[in-house]
Amino acid sequence: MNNAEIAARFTRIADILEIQGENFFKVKAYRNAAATILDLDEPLSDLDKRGVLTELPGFGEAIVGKTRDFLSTGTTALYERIKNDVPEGVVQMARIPGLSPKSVKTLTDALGVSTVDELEAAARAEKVRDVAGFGAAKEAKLLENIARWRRLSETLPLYLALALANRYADAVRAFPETQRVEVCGEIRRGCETVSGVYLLVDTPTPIPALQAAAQLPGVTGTLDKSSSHITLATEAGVPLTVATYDAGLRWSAWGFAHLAATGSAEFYESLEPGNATNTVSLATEADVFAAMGLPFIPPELRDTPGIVQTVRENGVPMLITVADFRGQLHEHSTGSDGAASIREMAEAALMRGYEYLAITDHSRSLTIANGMTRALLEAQITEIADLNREFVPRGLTLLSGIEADILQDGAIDCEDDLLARLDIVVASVHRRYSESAEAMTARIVRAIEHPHVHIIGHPTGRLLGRREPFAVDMGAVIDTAKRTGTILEINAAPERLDLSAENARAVKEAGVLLSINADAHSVAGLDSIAWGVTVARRAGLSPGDVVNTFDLATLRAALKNGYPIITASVNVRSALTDTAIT
DNA sequence: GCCGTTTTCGGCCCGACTGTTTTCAGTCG
Repeated sequence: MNNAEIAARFTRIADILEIQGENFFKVKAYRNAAATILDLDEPLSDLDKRGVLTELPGFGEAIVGKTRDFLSTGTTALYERIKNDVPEGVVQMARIPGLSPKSVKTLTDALGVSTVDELEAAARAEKVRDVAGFGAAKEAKLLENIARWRRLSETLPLYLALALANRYADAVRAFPETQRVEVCGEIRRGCETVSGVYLLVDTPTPIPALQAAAQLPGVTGTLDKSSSHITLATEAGVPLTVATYDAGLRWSAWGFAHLAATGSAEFYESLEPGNATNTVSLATEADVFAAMGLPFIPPELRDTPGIVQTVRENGVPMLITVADFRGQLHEHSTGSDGAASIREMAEAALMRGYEYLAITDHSRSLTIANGMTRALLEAQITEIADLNREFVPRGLTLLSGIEADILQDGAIDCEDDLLARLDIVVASVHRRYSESAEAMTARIVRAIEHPHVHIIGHPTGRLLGRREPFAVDMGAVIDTAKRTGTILEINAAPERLDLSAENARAVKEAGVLLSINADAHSVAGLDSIAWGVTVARRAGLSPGDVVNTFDLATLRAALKNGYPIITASVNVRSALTDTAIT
């Protein structure tokens, strides 16, 4: 068995044990093992030969033993014993929001259902309400949650889809005679959620390659096939398409194949690529664009309506890159729920070439996340001032900040006199997500209007694949941000990507500044910034639209200073765009 | 399950809030 197959087995074991009510930490141990394996870049069999299996984190006696069982025999006693105890449909039920493994066990035992479809039918037949611990209201909620789960499961968050695609791409690269494999489709375009993985393969033997693809681990069936492609159902829930490139047959060159496989279909058609078909040597996408008299259009822009016409008239907009960043403005430390000290975060920021880093730990009412009391925040302000005596000469300025909760009434969870002493105030919603659009809009608008709030963090609260954005009138949010000179965030944590590209584009078009932040809870978390940059590029953002590209003096000027500012932010922005920021 | 010891078992998942099931499971970062 290879790494991915063994990881899948450990995940399956965890799923079954969890529904059987096994100890939380035991379940977690199997999940951790699976995650560790998926992160490896060396086969477990090699690690075993080198005798270093026990050095992997979370690999104790039991998990090492089972790993060796899988390597030598393809299974292990525990798996054989429990594999038929819990049907796959029941495992899926436990992924429905609001349905814990315990509730799943109660419902399946009482109703005899073993798939989500059967559970849904039972709820519609008003049978769930008779189960002990449930009622009519909970039954209605269950139906809502099943519908929500269906919507959320149709796609994978980009970061998970990319990891999946890379695993499959590696497997296809190992096929005999494979010349080249590229991840295309929605992933290459940087879509925040992905409905299918698309691999383009250059091989002189397409038929055997497609047959081999159908045998890859995690593949559960064939949805569609032809002589040049196969679309497969996978355990991940989204289909995998493997398309073979066959020079001289369907496409005249790799450049075309790459372009068509990347899509979108609408974009590809709007290019009218037929006009360039007879041109020789279209080895790259850039060659194809050039043959049509166009500059290279980055994949992230290929879902933008009318982009071909826009590019013909105005050229390709200068899109922001990770290299443009001079700092980050929403990060955590051990001051609340981060894993790294402020000093460690500062060193990491220096290593990434940053000029500034804001520490924004949670505010007092978020006790779950170890939110800071007044005394602790005051101590942190002093600590940062002390650290700056060391770090400013080394080129990094630490900014004192807070991620303050936006309370239910829109008030900010920190005293004004403290907020006034901070360089950066991020305000975010962390509680009571299910309010009406009117209430949530009023709540956030009030927070934006707060004179000391600089940035609204993760403005819609979505968690990709898990929680939909809360109801809020984004137009009112943007209008208020414009009026008050408040910055809106693209939270780059890969499970958030909030604002979305669509919302971020609307923010830019309104002339409101954005900030992209990793919301890091560790040193490594800082690098999640790249996901946010992908979103920003899809939104067509340039460096001048994002305050993280400003030098420190310009940044300070862009933060609203006092209140009300009214339209000053717009003037600041145009001045910045015209001069220093490129 | 793993881990880290004051070496052989207890901590690890914190704890307030929410909704609605009337007594607690699910949720949040």
